[in-house]
Amino acid sequence: MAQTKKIEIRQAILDAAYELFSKRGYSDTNITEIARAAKVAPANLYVYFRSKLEILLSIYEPWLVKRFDELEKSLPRIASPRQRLLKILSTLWRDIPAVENGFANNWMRALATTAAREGYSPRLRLAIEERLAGLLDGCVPNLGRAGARELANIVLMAFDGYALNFHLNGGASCARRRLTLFADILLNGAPLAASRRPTKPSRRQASRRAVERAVAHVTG
Amino acid sequence: MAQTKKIEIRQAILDAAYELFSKRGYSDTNITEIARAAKVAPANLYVYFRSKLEILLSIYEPWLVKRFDELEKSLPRIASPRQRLLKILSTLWRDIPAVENGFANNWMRALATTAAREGYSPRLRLAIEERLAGLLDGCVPNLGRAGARELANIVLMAFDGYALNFHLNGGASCARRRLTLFADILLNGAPLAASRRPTKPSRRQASRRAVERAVAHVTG
DNA sequence: GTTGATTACCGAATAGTATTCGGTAATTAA
DNA sequence: TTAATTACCGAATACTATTCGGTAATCAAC
Repeated sequence: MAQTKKIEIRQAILDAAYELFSKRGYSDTNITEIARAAKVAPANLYVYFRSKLEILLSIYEPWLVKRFDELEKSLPRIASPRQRLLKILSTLWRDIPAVENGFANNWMRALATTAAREGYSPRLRLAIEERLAGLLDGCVPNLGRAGARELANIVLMAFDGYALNFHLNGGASCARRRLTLFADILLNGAPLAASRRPTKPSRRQASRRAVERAVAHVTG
Repeated sequence: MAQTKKIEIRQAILDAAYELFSKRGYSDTNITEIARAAKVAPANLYVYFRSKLEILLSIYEPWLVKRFDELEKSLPRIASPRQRLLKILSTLWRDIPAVENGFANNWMRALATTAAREGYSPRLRLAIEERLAGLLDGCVPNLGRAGARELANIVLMAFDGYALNFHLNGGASCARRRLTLFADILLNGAPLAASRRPTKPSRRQASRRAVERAVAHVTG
């Protein structure tokens, strides 16, 4: 009974926006530029999306979910729980904040500036947190679902921090030794002796830990 | 040889800005409002400060440093390392993000929007990180200075996350049990059994841990 | 005091933004 | 073919941080 919205146009807008956001960043890209790149009039963007923020969200959400899918899929191939944990941490704190010229940063930007005034729901964040909790549960022993959820929240907050600060550090991401240190702390607690603990615990240490754990499990 | 800037005016600007930023937030406060509240012309703000961001920084920096001073001063009065660690974490992840109607959030906002284009230096962040490393070094055993520094970085990133998300969660701050869980993990590693570990470890557990540690120290 | 230079101070302009308005025309169902 | 709907667009709107040009307060030197 009337003209209908065209998916090609919607997609053209998203593609243009994605390219520009990646290259110049969210706040240095204006609606006119997106419209020009998508070959439509600026006003027409508002037929397809309610706001600039909604355009970003429409890009960011599937983008982030895809990153998580890839992470999730890669984990079963890693036998060692420690290596799995490292994979999770390095993906969240190192890879994702840095990839695509710090694309995740755009989301932090948008969140910070416009999210408060409505239109934003924590749905995406909560879903991601839930998934992350599942992944952590598979690496860090005896957390329990509730504990995994708490830890996931903390890890995600740090992720926001790394994404937010990506450009401020001149594109620096989380250092490798920081990741290994943290992973080992998560698994084993504070180091026994700073100067002695290698990045990867020796077999003797590891087995002693395992014995402790087993004994504790029985006696505890 | 000429008229000089007046500290009263500078202070009036800062006071006005502080009040407005706290009440309405950084991006919902405009220069005209600040000027009106400070009883000067908008253009005159630019005699005293280079930009709106610089006004915020001039408020935020001493504000944050003061919070850290208070935290630092309170720690020696706490005997238990675990309680000290909890104090640090709850201050950073719970109190500071929530205080003054989420004032720290303004800084995240400003960072996200304008910091990239120069004028920003990581000086403040690095200084804070250094201090935090010192505090953590006093709670978490055997970290070493370098390790403490890495951990401090992570904790600060999560702080940014909590501050950034403060308003999005409807003013929620980091839950108490999340703090205790994380503190215990930092000190002892992954829980022995999720359902059994109390928030505060029993004396028997604690002493067993202590023995383990002592033995490890000798044999390790 | 008086003078002369400096610069705080201000009203009005500027440049830039996301978003909306009003009209036109393409599309679709009948 | 018609009639209703609505995608689409050019031009306006409302809002912003920041700057411009002029005025006058202030201070040092004499």
